[in-house]
Amino acid sequence: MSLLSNAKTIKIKPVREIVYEQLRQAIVGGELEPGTRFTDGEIASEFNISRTPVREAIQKLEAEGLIERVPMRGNVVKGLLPKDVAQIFALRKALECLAVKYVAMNATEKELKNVRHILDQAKTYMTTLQGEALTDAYVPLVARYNKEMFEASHAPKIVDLIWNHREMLDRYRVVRVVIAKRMDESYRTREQMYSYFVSRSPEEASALWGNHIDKSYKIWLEVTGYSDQIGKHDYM
Amino acid sequence: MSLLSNAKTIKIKPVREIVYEQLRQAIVGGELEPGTRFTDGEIASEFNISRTPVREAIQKLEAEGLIERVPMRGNVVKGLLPKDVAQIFALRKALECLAVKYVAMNATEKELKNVRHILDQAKTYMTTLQGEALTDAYVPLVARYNKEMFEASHAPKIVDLIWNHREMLDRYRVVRVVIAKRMDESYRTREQMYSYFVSRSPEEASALWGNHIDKSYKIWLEVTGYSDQIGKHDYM
DNA sequence: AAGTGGTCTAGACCACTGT
DNA sequence: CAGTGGTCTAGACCACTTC
Repeated sequence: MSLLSNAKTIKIKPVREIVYEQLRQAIVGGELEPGTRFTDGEIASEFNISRTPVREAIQKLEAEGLIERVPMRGNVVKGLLPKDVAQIFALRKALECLAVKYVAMNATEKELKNVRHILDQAKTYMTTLQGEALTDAYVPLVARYNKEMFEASHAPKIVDLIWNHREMLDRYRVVRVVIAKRMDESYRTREQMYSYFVSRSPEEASALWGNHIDKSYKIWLEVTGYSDQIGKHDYM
Repeated sequence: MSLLSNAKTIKIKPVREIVYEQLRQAIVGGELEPGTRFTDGEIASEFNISRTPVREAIQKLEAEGLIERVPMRGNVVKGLLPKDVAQIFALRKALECLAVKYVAMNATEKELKNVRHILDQAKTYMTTLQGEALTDAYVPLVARYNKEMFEASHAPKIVDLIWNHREMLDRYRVVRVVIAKRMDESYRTREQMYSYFVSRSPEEASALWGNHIDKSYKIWLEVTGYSDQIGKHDYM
């Protein structure tokens, strides 16, 4: 009840959306570990709601591949094998390289200015802050940069796919580690990307971004120590 | 009622699935033209079922981007602008080029044999049939080839995305036209692809397939006459 | 045979529309 | 302030599992 009335004061947010977001957060945040089983009924009584909106939320999660509906056994949180992560990285590379080509060709002057502004702010941080404080300030800025950049592609379907697959990797919370390790390079890469956008050079932008993702993947391999569990043909 | 009992004799196919498939077919088949509006209730009484399964079907269609739920106006069949089609072609190129790299590296001997077998059959048709009869025999064979090929990538998530986006283009029923126009080239391309698979040459396979999709796109442009409505930056 | 999980129905309720 | 559309509830029912 408290949850329901809460939702209504915050304003018309369908219950299924709340359930969906909560469950999703629990899964990608690592609270619900892979293999965990639950039924529609359990969730329903946990939230004190009926099963219909829960079903709808769960169907959405299933469509996204976060859970699996096993006949007569309930819903199972799907895990990502190292091999899956490698393939998702490869997919991200394909999608994001395409998207940045669109950015180089389609971004408006206004959008480019936005990106420029974020870079300027990053530069300020780089010269005035250090250590943890710098990381804390820089990480969200990178998130903003990425968001603005991809949206400037004017290819919404592709951008949706990109966010979807980026979020799948959130489970491994490796983003922060990767950025912290290479903050300087991260900044220089994005400056260079910006200059390719300004000069309307799609191929160069794509190549640079592909390189960037290759490096992120390598760092992920190092950090997680999965190198030996992954075939050399899982990332392309 | 007749529909329900029918479904039950055919064996446990959830009603929402039936509704989903029927609606989807109606949309991609062109029966329901873009802009058509309908409500959950209408569909429910048309099928003589309650609204819950209809809602579930419609949510799935919405997630796929085939319809749009407009507040207080019902569900609207979304149309694809020429620009959207161009971007879907570009997306297909990115996804499929990645997938064929995986095929070249991951396909098992057995899978390669399957593909070989399909090619042999195609060759037979090419030498024994002509005109419409040849097209009728060849088109489904190409579909089988593609299916077997992509599945041999052992990258199920990527393959799902590919089918999803290929189906979006079914609305324009251009596949048959494209194939008929270039049956010979289509066959030779697939033979060449096969040889790259056998020699485990991912980059070559990817490049050839990319070229293949470029050509399909060009033919689509010609056939539909949309060339002038599409910016040169919508396909990359 | 009892129990659990999955699906569908019927209907209530509320928010927003248009007069 | 009636009407329509969208969402949720409660509960029935059936299929499959397990004992």
